[in-house]
Amino acid sequence: MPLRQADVLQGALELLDEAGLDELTTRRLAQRLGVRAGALYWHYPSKAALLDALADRIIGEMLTPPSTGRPDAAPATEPDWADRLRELAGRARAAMLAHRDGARLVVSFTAPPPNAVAYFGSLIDALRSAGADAPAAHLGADVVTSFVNGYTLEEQARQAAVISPEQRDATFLLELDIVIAGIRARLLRD
Amino acid sequence: MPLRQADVLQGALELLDEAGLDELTTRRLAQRLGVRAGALYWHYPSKAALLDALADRIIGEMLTPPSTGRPDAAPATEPDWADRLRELAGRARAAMLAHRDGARLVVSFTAPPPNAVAYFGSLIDALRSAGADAPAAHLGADVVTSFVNGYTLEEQARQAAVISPEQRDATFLLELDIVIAGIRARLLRD
DNA sequence: CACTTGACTTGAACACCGTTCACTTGGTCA
DNA sequence: TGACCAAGTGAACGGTGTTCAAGTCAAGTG
Repeated sequence: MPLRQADVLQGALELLDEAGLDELTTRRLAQRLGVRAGALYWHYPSKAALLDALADRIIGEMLTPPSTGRPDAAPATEPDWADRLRELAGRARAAMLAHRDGARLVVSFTAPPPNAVAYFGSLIDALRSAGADAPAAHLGADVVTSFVNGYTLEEQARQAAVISPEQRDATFLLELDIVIAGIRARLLRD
Repeated sequence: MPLRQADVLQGALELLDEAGLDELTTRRLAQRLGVRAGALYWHYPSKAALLDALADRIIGEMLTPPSTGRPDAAPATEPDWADRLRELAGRARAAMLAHRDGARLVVSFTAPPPNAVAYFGSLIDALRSAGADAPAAHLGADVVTSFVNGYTLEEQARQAAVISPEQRDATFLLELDIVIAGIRARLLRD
């Protein structure tokens, strides 16, 4: 049974998690897949293209909320826009932190891949539902994205920090609330 | 006259500006300096150390305001904290944009180098001068840093955008004001 | 003056990298 | 059976960061 593109991507993700971005080489990936390095080029035109696909796959994890098991009925109350932003930002950070060098990889894609566009669209929707017009929603989504990317990149790079995960989560939420407060003040109250 | 560490750093900066981070190889840098690649290792223990120094040098450009020519007397009015934040954030973005792949390089250092610490301290000072206590000032400085890094990284990566530099500056200032409004609301008005 | 010292550089090698490509393999279908 | 074609091989190519014994050369010392 020959290799498929999805297998290559899956192997790359596992190798990333185990060894990190710097050790993710074509030869090592090929070895893990039981194949020679040249064979990878049948499935992807270049390593850069593979890394783009890998980044998009991680970004995909920001899109679907973690399944709660039961199909869950309609929520009692529609979550307000700030909670939706918190949810989306939290998922973005979680997806990046869930994979070694995830942030570095995600911020390094060359052209915005489909899932990135979809994620950005969710941010826009949340802000439009709060009454923001199109330019304002775009601005707000951009601020949130920039903050989350910058924050998580730094957080993941300095994992040597001795503070607990709970405290790091709390700090993130605190700083995110600053950004959200700014959006409320400058984009939604005019 | 032999090479000095400062010459290596200077040559690396010039090569970075001309060719970009990916073309900044030890052999190319050595050639520009009239030397063989091995000689670089007398001045820096590794390429990573050289890149760290290069990043710190770019961060250093965020510290000193652009000289206005005359020694300039004391300003008529002390700029308020928000203006100091705008100034510092603007200088950070400008320093990164002033060099090819500047943002990518700056966010990639391994341990925070001296100038990064100094820059962060300036942000803290600005917020403390506005009445924030130490934890709040740290939070605020972190939000600004994360936002500026994330924003500039993205901006520099997609230079294919067809919008004018003036409009990009305006967008940055607009989004920065959102962050500052959030700091005012959540850190200084409690 | 000859001689040593030490900063600095060379030249060659090492292991590894991403990528290419002529060639082989093995299964599918007519 | 034979043709086709997706998939993979093996070997090479040029390039990378890095190491290190050996060399160079100016400054300092006796």
